Amino acid sequence: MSLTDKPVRGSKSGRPIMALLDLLGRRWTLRVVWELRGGPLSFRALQAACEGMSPSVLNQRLAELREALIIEAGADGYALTPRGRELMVLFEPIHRWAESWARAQRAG
Amino acid sequence: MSLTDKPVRGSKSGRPIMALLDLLGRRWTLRVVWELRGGPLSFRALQAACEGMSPSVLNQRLAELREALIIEAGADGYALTPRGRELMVLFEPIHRWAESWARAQRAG
DNA sequence: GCATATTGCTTCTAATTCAGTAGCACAAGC
DNA sequence: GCTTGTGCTACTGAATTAGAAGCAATATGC
Repeated sequence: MSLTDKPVRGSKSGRPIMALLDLLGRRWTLRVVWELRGGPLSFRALQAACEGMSPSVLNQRLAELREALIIEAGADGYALTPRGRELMVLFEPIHRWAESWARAQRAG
Repeated sequence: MSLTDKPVRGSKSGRPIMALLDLLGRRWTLRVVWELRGGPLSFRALQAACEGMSPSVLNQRLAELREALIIEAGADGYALTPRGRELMVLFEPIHRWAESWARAQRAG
């Protein structure tokens, strides 16, 4: 499987953001990338970090994210690429947003 | 259905970011919120904007996002809440990231 | 050398989720 | 009353995910 064989859903528009929203809008994808923000993790460590997600789906997500050049496989397991780290930096404000969002929900 | 009846996947940890990553990691969710960034849209307009996504799933996503206080239903259709708009502002850098990401993929 | 453990991953079936079509109930316009 | 548009539900089949089991390859201990 490659991105040319099986284009990311929504990428027909040619708008990169659509391809990205689609890629990240698959179950566990955001979570997997998030768990790698602290450093490389082995397949099984990653699976455990994601609260025991099934290995078949994990393997699928890893393949998709590697093709997207967001993560890569190295000697010490899977790690974010420089580009992937850039993306995770952009998620930090969202992390903070989520904190106040949770407070509002408890209040609401 | 409510967030207390059926907690967001991954929210067991009590970490808001997990609940958020899980909520947004459902098919079409990110896309729906993204399409609302320009202003309110009716149910059918939203469906069309999402390239004809099925009404059953759209309705489900709208319910989830309303419970999450990210969108709300008004006189002129569905719209982002102030909080939802805040979130979309945080996605703008990600939008820009996606542009250079797409260029890298075409080059790669 | 040989058993043991660990790792990355595959395979399979069942359950859940999503896609796609059809159409209902309601409201406004005419 | 009839048409048009809207939000939404109901249903069936297709795709995706969950969950368990286990295999091949590499490391580790003895």
